Parts: sequence; C-alpha cells; structure tokens
Amino acid sequence: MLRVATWNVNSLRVRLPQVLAWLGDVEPDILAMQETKTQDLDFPAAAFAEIGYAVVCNGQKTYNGVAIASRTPGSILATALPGYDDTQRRFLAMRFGDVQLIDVYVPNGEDVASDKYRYKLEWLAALRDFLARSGTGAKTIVLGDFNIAPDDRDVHDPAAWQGQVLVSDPERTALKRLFDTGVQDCFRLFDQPAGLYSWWDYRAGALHRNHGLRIDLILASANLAARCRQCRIDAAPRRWERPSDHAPVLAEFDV
DNA sequence: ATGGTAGTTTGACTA
Repeated sequence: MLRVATWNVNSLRVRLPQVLAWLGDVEPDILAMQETKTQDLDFPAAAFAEIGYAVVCNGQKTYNGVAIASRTPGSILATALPGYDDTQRRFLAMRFGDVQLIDVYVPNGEDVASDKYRYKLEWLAALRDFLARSGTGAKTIVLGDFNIAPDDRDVHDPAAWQGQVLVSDPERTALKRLFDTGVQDCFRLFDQPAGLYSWWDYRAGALHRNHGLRIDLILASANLAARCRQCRIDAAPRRWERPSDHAPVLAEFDV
C-alpha cells in the first residue's frame, strides 16, 4: 500500500506543528506540500527527520515553495518545469521506486483579466507538455494545489463563481488537457458525497458556511488509478487552531 | 457589499 497526500500549508514556519501532528496521526508514506514560503536554508528538515520523514524542499522567500516529505528517501527528477523559464518555485518532481511523483503549486491567477491569469494558463500548458513528454505510461502521480475546481460539483455556489478565477472555462480546459495526457482525478474514481471541498477562504465565515472549493487534487496515471483504493479530503485540520486555508487530501494505492 | 482574513513583513503584495 502506498499512501500519498497533498497539503497547501500556507507557510511552513507557522504550520510546522500542525503538519508534524498530522503526519504523526495519519502516517502517509509521502506528503507533498505547497506554499511553504520558506527558503531552503531555513527549512525545518530536522523536525521532519525526528518523526521519521526525509524531506526535499524547493522554496523561496515569502511566496510559493514546494516540498516533499517521505518515509523513505526518493530521488529528485526536476526542480522546475523543463523548458519553462520561471522564477517562482512551484514544481518538484521525484522518483520513489517505480513511481514518479510531481508536486505542483499552480499559479492562483488572481483575476481572469490579470497578467497572473495569463501566467497561470502558460504554466498549465507547460505542465501539460512536460507530462506529455515524460509519458504517463510509467506510474505517475501529479498532486498539489491546482487552483482550479474541475467542475461544478467542486464549487459551493457554481452560479456565483461562474467565469471567476479558479473556475473559469479556460482554466478548466487547461486542466482537461492535463487529463488528456492520461492522468485521472483520484477523488472522482469513487462515489463522493456532495459538498466536499479542500479550500475555504479565511474571510467571511467561509468555513463555517462550507463555502469551499475543491482545488487540491491527486491525479494518477491509468495504471495507478486502477489500483487506487481510496481518495479523501481530511477536513479536520482546517478546523484546528491557526489553520491553513487548505485541508490535506489523501489517496491510497495498492502497489 | 470589490468587503472579509491570514502570512510575510512593517507597506504592500499575494492568496
């Protein structure tokens, strides 16, 4: 059994106690983190080592940053999207045995009229090209904060969100192009109750009113998706003291 | 209702 998880921690400096507590409770084999907001020199690797996790980080000051913690060490495949010039740390590809695991923090996009939105669509196109080239015939997991709700089931109020960033058609089309390379959304491999989300805005009582979106995804190539036994969102940490605005998502594979 | 809160950083910027 391989148990992998993704969590946008929104500052590892602030969230380290929650992350360590969650790892201790759930004990996934691999946790992919986003928005660590931590330079590699400041990364709290020793705290992860103390609870039995090796960690590889790809961070920067103040913004962005990804990292992968794992029970057994893996090898680094890439720390940036090949062929895409990007000053922002949003990508970390590693190999664990015969599984390649790609941790992504897709740009937020801010607003459909902004330059950041065009950057988001470019970034997603580059990710698609990378997946197409690297091939999903091998066992591949792509997980992280995609900053896109795949369809209206993943949106608390589709009418209010229609056309907005995180939900807009061009973003959803870009996500479908990722699926076209052969990866599948593990959450939708199973019957799921309505109203399950992975992100709730800090503002306006969004959590209390379950005004959320499902934007944190675990995608798996067909050979792994066929062996996926479970995919769930663990909403509990979103209700802890001083939480991230995202909840962790977990998938289990029979491999 | 272009608000609201949080993190980084100490004034904005990002989300």
